[in-house]
Amino acid sequence: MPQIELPDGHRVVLPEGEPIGSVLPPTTIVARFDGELVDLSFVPGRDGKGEPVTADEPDGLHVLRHSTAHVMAQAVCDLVPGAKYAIGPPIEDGFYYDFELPQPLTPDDLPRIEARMAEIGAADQPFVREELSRQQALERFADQPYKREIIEGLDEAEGAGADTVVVYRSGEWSDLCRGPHVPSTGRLGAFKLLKLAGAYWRGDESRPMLQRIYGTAWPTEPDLKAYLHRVEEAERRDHRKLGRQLDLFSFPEELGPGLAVWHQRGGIFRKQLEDYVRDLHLERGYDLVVTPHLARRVLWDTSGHTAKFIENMYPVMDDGQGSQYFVKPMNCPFHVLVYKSQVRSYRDLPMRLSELGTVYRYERAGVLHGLLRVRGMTQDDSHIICREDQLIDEILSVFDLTLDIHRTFGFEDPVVTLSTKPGQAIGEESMWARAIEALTKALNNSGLEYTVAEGEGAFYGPKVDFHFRDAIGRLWQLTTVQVDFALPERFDMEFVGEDNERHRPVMIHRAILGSLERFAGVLIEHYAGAFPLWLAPEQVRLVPVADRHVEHARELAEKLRAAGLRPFVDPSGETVGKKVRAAQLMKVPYTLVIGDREAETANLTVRDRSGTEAKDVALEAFVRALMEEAGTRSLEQSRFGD
RNA sequence: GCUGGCGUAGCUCAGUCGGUAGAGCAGCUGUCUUGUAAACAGCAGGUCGUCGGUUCGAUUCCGACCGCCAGCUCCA
Repeated sequence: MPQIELPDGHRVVLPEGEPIGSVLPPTTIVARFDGELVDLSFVPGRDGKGEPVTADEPDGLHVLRHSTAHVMAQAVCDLVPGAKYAIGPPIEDGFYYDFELPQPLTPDDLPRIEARMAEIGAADQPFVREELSRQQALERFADQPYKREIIEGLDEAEGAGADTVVVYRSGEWSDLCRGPHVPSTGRLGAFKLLKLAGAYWRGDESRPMLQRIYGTAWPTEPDLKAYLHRVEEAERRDHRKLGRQLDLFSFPEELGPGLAVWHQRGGIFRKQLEDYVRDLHLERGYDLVVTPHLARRVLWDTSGHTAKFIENMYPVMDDGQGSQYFVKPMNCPFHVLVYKSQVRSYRDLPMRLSELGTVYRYERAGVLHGLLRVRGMTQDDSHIICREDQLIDEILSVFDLTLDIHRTFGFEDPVVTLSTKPGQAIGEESMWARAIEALTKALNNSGLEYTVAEGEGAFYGPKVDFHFRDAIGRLWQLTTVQVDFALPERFDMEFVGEDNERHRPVMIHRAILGSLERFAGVLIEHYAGAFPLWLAPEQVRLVPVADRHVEHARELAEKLRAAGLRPFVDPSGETVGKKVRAAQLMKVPYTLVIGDREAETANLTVRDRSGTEAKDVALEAFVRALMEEAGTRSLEQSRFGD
């Protein structure tokens, strides 16, 4: 009879044939046996450590969601005769399941499916684990082509001993699954079906499009409520909505998809961002260059863009005189030409050419998303041209600059990935190997943790990407650092070395904010539109109490402007309450209410964004505090009064 | 690009089972002259995304296109 050691150190004897669940607490939904997740119905054949797992820990939640996905698929199959089910894994915050259905579902069908799921839950059907031979499994899923495809693929994937296929059955319905599952359909938590979407079978766009149902599942009803609340919070921060509310930018249909116009307020915000990064680059030893938006075809043929990137480029333009032009999707070839405008010495290196370069990429229609994915964008793009022995130091200094810049906005702890050679690539294998080696060494020297993304590199070289977490925990890919031996070769870039011989330099492509559009979109969501003072388009709103105070407000605004701030007077005849509300809705950092009292004392009454009011603030003190706050790019508002 | 959904005033939305449309906010005007998140009244504002088709008649039904949204695939 096996002995089970429980987490508290107790050893219990499990009678022969008894499941592990019989010695675990009733709230347990799955178990760990010697570290491995197993069903509660698992019968240990030997001594070992047994641990209860509840839905409150990550593994348990994972299983809960997986089981919920199964029950959803069971419900769909009950309701839709002829449904073919594909796969249904747990994902962050929930689960999905993919189906091929005779008739597509509509959002109205989701409540019906939820109701059926509830019935299955009430029936409390046990999840029964069955081990079938491959042949038995193929028969069981005779009318399920996707399951059969998976079973047929199992042998190759799992190697020897894969003649056994694990199937879980609940009621009459069964699914191919490695498990484990909760003990029965009555042990699901709180769930909700969220949306319908299309998804390619096995993520391959050459294969059939299936219908996917997304759902979310949590241990308890309050957990579900909290999650739905978090989703609402994210919607409240949507930069597309805030962009309109705050009058920052728009996407006029006449311009074409993915092409933004920045309004007056957005223009100031952009200028603040641009000045900050440009000045910082100059401080850090970068040079500025400026290049046009178009170039002849030959440039793109040389760089390899027409061969490897044409899908992402706007169609060619013909000037009618026999020349063809492309609008630029990248800045690199132009910077190469700046380099090549003279014979370069080893003394010139590293050369760091920097530009806020506006590029146009013909992104596929379905991927566009507000400012986060556009077709016209400005990159904070630099190309560092250096000797190979300078490469690692240069990469490290880029990492350093990256962390420095992002800290300014309150982004810390990046998630870093190293992306290797993709399918569509130029350059020899040895170049790729050296480039990857340099990036790897730099990463190791930097102490940054990273993961490897196979085949995700740019067509001309491998890259390191930095993803940063925003205020509500979402990750955004911003920075990219790419090492390129290929373009120097293609453009025959050279420098004269100490030995008076000609040598080939290496090039680093890097964008730290990424694109100003995406970065702006991320910042809007990160700050929920309430920008720190230095970025706020309008910094101070002056609200005259009555018409007779407008002139005094204007004089004060003039003083603030002269001091370098961005004030705005609201001269409308509305009530004070309404004008204050208007300022608050525009998320203006400071509102000054100007009435008789202020006219007499020459002091200010200051309201900050939190609604805190301070009376009798001296103008000089107010200006000093705001200049300090903006000058240090503080993320906190100044306090006045108490 | 693919799958599904959507497109009515500057914004947020109602509505028309086919007879050319309404509200709130914003805007403008007037009254009020206001003390920290919405004063009151009036006015103005829409070829109901575009183009075809069906119909005596289309914003409504059908089709194509354009755009947007969610997801897939792809990416700064």
